Amino acid sequence: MHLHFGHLVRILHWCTDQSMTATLEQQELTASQGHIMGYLSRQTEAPCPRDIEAAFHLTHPTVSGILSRLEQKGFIQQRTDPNDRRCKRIYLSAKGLQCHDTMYRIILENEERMVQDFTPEEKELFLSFLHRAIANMGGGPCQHQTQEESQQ
Amino acid sequence: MHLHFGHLVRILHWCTDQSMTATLEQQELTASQGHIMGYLSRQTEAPCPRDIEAAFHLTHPTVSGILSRLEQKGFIQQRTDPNDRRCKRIYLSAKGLQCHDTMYRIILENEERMVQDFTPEEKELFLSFLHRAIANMGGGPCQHQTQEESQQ
DNA sequence: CCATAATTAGTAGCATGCTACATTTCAGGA
DNA sequence: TCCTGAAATGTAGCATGCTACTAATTATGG
Repeated sequence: MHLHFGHLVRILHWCTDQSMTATLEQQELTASQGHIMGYLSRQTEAPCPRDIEAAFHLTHPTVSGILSRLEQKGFIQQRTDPNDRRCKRIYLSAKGLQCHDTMYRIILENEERMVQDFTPEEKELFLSFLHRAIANMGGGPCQHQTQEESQQ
Repeated sequence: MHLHFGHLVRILHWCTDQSMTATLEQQELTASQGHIMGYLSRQTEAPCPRDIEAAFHLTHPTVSGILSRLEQKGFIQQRTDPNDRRCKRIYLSAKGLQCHDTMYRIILENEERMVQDFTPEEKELFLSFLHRAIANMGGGPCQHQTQEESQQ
């Protein structure tokens, strides 16, 4: 018998993504865009791209691309922070604010769907396995996974 | 506390990919290319792209792109099957055959690294969790995951 | 035997993700 | 003050993955 954890993780990643994409089709959003919209909805102050990089462990060109597509579709606006002209602040447009209610529910439903038949103990165990596996593989893209994790 | 299985799965997928990429850097191969080279090395008869799609649950444009890049780099040759001119048979070149020994070891080492500190029981449990989660999310890209799974 | 359907692969176009390099802006020390 | 370095973002180029749509070939039913 072969080991095929990597293969299964890839498949699982693929179907969570597809599930999100299908759910968000009516909102004209992709899975990545939806997750970022969900994040933006939860923030009290307008974040800058750097905050999103940290929260999702993505590089800045990736975030930049997603944000510009979100802006093109009229979900957000990006304005330079007058206090620090290096940063851009991301504001939700009226259209973006409409997602506020539905997005959290959609993301949560998808999360729960994956472990819908797990007992609370199994969920805990699964979480710990995932954390251990990530640690074994080197701990993820960025080093600063301290406080951002809890906001996820 | 939030659920964040999807997030963790994405991170885990990312680091397995990065780990493979780093290991394969000397071979001039990416993670996807390496996995497909490993698959090709294990076959006794020259497969066609369709076989790779089934084995890895990828769509044919994706496989097509990876194969053409492998051909460009001289790892494989693609030749039309004279018996069925719709199919292309994929043959390993001399350069591709050199991977035969190392590729299997590299893939296996990466697989084992992820669960290096897991007990056999934990490995079994982790596998079953992954399978159940995939089933909950709809069972992966393709429907025909019967015999191809075991070849993985 | 021929028309239609199924199979296999090609191509276009897009989104996501990366690395590498460039640019702008701010912060701190000589 | 000015210069250097750090920080935030921009841009180019690539690989991977998808969904369409298209083309070629084979299989099948009438």
